[in-house]
Amino acid sequence: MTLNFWARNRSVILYGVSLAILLFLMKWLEWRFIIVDYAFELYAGALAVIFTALGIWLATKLTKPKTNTIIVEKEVMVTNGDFVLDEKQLAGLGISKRELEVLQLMAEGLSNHQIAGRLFVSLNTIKTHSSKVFEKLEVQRRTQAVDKARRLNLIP
Amino acid sequence: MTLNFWARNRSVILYGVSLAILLFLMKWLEWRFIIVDYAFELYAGALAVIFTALGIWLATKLTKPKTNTIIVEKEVMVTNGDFVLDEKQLAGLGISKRELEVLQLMAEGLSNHQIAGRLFVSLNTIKTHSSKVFEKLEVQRRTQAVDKARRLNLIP
DNA sequence: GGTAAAATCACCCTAAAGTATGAGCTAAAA
DNA sequence: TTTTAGCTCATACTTTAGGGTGATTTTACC
Repeated sequence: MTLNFWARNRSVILYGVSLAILLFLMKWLEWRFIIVDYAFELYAGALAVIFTALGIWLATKLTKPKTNTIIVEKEVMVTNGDFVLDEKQLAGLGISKRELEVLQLMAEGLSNHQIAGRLFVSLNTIKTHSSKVFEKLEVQRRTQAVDKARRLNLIP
Repeated sequence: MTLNFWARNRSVILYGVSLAILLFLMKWLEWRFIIVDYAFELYAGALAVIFTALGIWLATKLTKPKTNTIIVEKEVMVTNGDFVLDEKQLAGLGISKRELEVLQLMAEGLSNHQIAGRLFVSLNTIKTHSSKVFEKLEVQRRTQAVDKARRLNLIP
């Protein structure tokens, strides 16, 4: 209870005590330098400085530190990396699931032989699918097919 | 310049001026109440309170509020149409101007024969350039070259 | 002028891609 | 049941691409 009272009024009590001590000191000094008249300005000056400092100290105790929150928006460039297959285009062209698989691997730079291995079928099968894809895309060679398919959002 | 001086030392100047004014007031009051001896304690008390308040005011002025900067990233979509050639990559790979031209047309789906016609050179020249490009890109076929070049931002 | 790099061209050979034709199997739709 | 679409595979042939070797000309730099 008493501890509570002290904890809560600590600053005020300290302020009062220090004020009392200072007044006592000044009274004492008054008796020592009573002959010197201009000493008053010195007292006043000292008093002003001391209590200003005390005020500053009190301020830091009584006031909560202000926090200025500044929100800065930073633009981050995001490329259209998220490829989305154009299903409608695919259906419209009549390209089958398997045909698309072949096209995708073709675009990755795989040879027909490599694609065959990847999809566990024969080279002939890949050639067949390629031809079908070329037909549907109305192109003559793989580079053309890849270029067009990319443009039509069939491959990334 | 003078404005700058004022702006920067505003608090200090105000403090000095108010101190001078208060000292003048006390001197004036000293002449009015010189007969009453205990008035000194009143001065001191008033002085203490006033300068404490002044100290508090100063503290609020001198202490800068903390700035908490929060950076919010805002995504901005960039259309993939804005292709920018990676000149450094190009130079690093040692791909010549002519070689790049061939690569670009290759990516558009043109056959070697067609590219030769486009650039007014022989088919052999195109084959030579192709081989050089493949070598520098460390690939074996045009689809691979195109795929890699795209990834390295050499072609759109 | 000398040198190196880039561009151009030729020829030979092989590999890969692309075309044409045909066939078989399975699942789904008519 | 029949038809259709999709997938798989084969064979024969043609075209294109790719690798190798070498040479000449042009261009840029010292």
